[in-house]
Amino acid sequence: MKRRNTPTKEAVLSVITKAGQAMSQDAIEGEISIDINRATIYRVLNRFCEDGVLHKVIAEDGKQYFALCDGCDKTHQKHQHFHFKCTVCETLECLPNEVNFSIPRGYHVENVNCVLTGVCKKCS
Amino acid sequence: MKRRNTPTKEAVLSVITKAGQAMSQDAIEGEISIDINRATIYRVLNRFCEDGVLHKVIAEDGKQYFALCDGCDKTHQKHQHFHFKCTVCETLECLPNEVNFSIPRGYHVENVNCVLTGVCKKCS
DNA sequence: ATTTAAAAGCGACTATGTCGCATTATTAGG
DNA sequence: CCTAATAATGCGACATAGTCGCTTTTAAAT
Ligand SMILES: [Mn+2]
Ligand SMILES: [Mn+2]
Ligand SMILES: [Zn+2]
Ligand SMILES: [Zn+2]
Repeated sequence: MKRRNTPTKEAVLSVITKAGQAMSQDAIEGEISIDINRATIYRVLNRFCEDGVLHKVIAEDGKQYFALCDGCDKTHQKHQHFHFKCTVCETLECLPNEVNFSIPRGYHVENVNCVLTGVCKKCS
Repeated sequence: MKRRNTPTKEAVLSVITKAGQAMSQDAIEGEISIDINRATIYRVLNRFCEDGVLHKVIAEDGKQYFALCDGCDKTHQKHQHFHFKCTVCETLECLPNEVNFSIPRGYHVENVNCVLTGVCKKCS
């Protein structure tokens, strides 16, 4: 299960890094220079998520968006921050704001997916 | 644009009410007694959302779940509460806990979609 | 160089959700 | 009660998202 370095991995990561925001598979495919198969892109993205390089956010359009992690590794992941999806420029960004919640006794939270939708700073 | 009363509307609403939790289109179709077309179910659900009868939640599986509203009408909707999706029993429920957030200046929030995923009280 | 297994390409497949159009049925008005 | 207007439904088609199995390619260890 040891990971290998491939041009595909580098290209995908570079596109997301340059964008500075979360991206969907189709957006990545659109921005990328080389031609990469759709299924492969998904596999690369999911592997990055497993490795704590990216994290996945489900937006209100039901699509998966992938964003760079900040301070995650394979075992410890903390993605309990809000995300913002702009309806104008269609971008999804990680907000610094943490998600604070208290839930009823007996519930076990394993994952948090919080997305605010509206108009972003730039588009206002 | 005046709404009409139909058996379909009643059946859909009754199923969701009886379930006491948010339901997806396929779950509704599975529980419903009469045979209703898939597209029709979606249209009924979306109309209920417009009318403030139901609200829509996007879960981590990317699917739409529809839950009864509590204190909404066509103009004022407040769905800023957390939702919980159990990975065991697959149900999605509204939590009473409100979502509190502060976002950077210039951002305009129009919608909130917060879903916690894990194991629910019953399944623990 | 050889080996081996991870990664990529390809095609097929399964949802999920939406839309246009023809048909049906609700309901208001006479 | 009948009729007309139009909301709602059924049906088929479509678009998109994501996954999977299988073969081929390729990175990297020996
Ligand atoms: Mn994030
Ligand atoms: Mn709710
Ligand atoms: Zn924007
Ligand atoms: Zn459960």
